[in-house]
Amino acid sequence: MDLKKLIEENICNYIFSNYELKVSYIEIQSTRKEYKGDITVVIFPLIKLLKKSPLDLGSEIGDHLLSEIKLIENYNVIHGFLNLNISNNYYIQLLKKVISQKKFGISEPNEDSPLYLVEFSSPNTNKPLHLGHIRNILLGSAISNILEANGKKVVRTQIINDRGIHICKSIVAWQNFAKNDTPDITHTKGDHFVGKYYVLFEKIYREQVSDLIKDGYDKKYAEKNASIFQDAQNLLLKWESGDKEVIKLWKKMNNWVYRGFQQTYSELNVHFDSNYYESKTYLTGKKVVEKGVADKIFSKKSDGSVWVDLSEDGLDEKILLRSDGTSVYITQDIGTAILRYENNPEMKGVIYTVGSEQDYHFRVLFKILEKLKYSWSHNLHHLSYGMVDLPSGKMKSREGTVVDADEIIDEMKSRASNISDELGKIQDFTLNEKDQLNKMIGMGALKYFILKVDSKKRILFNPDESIDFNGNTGPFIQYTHARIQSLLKKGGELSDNLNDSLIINVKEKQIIKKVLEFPSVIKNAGSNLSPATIINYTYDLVKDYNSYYQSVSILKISDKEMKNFRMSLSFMVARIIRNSMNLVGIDVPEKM
RNA sequence: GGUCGCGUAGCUCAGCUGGAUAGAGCAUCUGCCUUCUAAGCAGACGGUCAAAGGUUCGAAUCCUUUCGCGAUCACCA
Repeated sequence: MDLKKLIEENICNYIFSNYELKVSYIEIQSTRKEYKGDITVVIFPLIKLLKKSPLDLGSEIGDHLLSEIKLIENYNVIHGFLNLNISNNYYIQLLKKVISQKKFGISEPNEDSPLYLVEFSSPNTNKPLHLGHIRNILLGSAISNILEANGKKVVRTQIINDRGIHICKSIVAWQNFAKNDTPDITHTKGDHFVGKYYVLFEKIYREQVSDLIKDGYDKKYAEKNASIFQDAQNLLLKWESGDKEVIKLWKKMNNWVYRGFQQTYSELNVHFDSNYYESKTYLTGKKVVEKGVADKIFSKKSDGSVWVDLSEDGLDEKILLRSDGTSVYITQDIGTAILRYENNPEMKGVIYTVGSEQDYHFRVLFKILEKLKYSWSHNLHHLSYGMVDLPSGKMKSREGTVVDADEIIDEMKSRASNISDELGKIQDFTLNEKDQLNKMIGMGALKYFILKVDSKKRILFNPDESIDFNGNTGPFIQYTHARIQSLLKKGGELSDNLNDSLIINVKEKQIIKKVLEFPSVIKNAGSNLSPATIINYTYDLVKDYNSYYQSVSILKISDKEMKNFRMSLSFMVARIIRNSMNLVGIDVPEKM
């Protein structure tokens, strides 16, 4: 069925029977817009083998294909490129077929599908989410959807860093200065409430340190002995020893934070299937490491610390257990990975959505798990993404130079609302409908802005220059979808009986060809873990379609069959917009 | 210093496993709302793809070196 394969086989056979030469691969691609033709055979590689001129060989193969494959109508040769013209009705037939498949290009997981875990978000519980988290969450969530569209079962998971000195800092500040306040009383979102006390802690801590330095102590001493810092450390010790009061307090504050996070997640329209809490997993890696020592995978030094030597793999030596026997960060990650495997025995792999500053950490982690010989250890991916930078540099939560997630979400929504009001197209909407739509558009702009950039690259976000709603943006895609919906509404029923002998124009053919690429785009995005691929493809399609839409009348045309064809084509474009945008987490409206 | 990543138009970014004259958006300028939604369309302007060398029919893409930016290299997480 695949025309390109058919052509390739044909050429290979031809060369074999005429020149007794075995060629296994012929470069075949879609013809560029500027040239006449649909499919291009690159014959440069052959001219050397066969010692012929590009033009001669091109015509020779062209003539042969013309006689062998009926769908080819004519050809031309430019330089070493053989451009084949494929008949219109071939494309119309394919369109007809594709329209009948509701889930064109998208496969759904079934019982036997392999299971993957996707970890993303993974917040700390002492402060609210910021723009960097948004990038993480959008990426992880989009990848989950894309994997599902590639026929994989996915468990969306996060590890919540709910324990440690940073949480104790928030608690201490709250205890000392605002014990009677709660998020409810102050009408503050829980994560912001707790975050406020983290910032307060840092402020007072800095003051105390500089006071001590003024009194003549050196910096190191001051940092360790500031009284508020000692309070936090004492609290951590109490927490570790299981002090009931402290645990109760800790739970209370964390629950405030979780409620806040949940609100943000639901604004972003993402969800998780399972949560792991560091307070429960931070001790888990130890046993495995000790077993690894027994199996001589790891080694114990004389002071009792345990190390793994990865120098053969181009990495360094890495500590796994401290000399006092406690675990370090990577030990916990080993433990968590194994715990997840125990909870999901059919697990085939894990995708970790974590910033690129941890590239090295994950190379080490994966190598260690490989050494421990887990079946899934060869399917571990670090979905590594670049930071979101501000023009002033890095975002630093301690210094308050962050773009708050909730703030930017609100801002996007209200800007969408302002623009909607200005344009005045949705005056017949109810208040509730307007809200929904503005949320859709604002979030669409934000998600598109972040996901269209290749995940490896850093994103520069300038808070002064707001995210655009014109041009290559989410709203542009949404707008096209809405317009097609209105067109379909006005045009009446589509007939599913497409006439494939219609004479269609170049743009129409172009759009059909692009539509047909959709399944391979989804596949590609799945294997490269790249939502950006899908966005860029959709943008191209929409661009082509818009240009077509303005140049051709679709409803006001007397030829019924042509009208039906044009509407069907529009229908298909809208469906692809919807499907691909949904994969990256962007909703599309029926009207805007 | 070692390792990894990035460098494409004034700005923000595409460019698939090497293919034809390197593409979009923003910004600037010119047209198009009595015609299916102007969050749009058509066009102009804008490039030594960081630099140099190499591989070959052919390089933004692959290799080497150099430069610039960033990350990382803790008994931190």
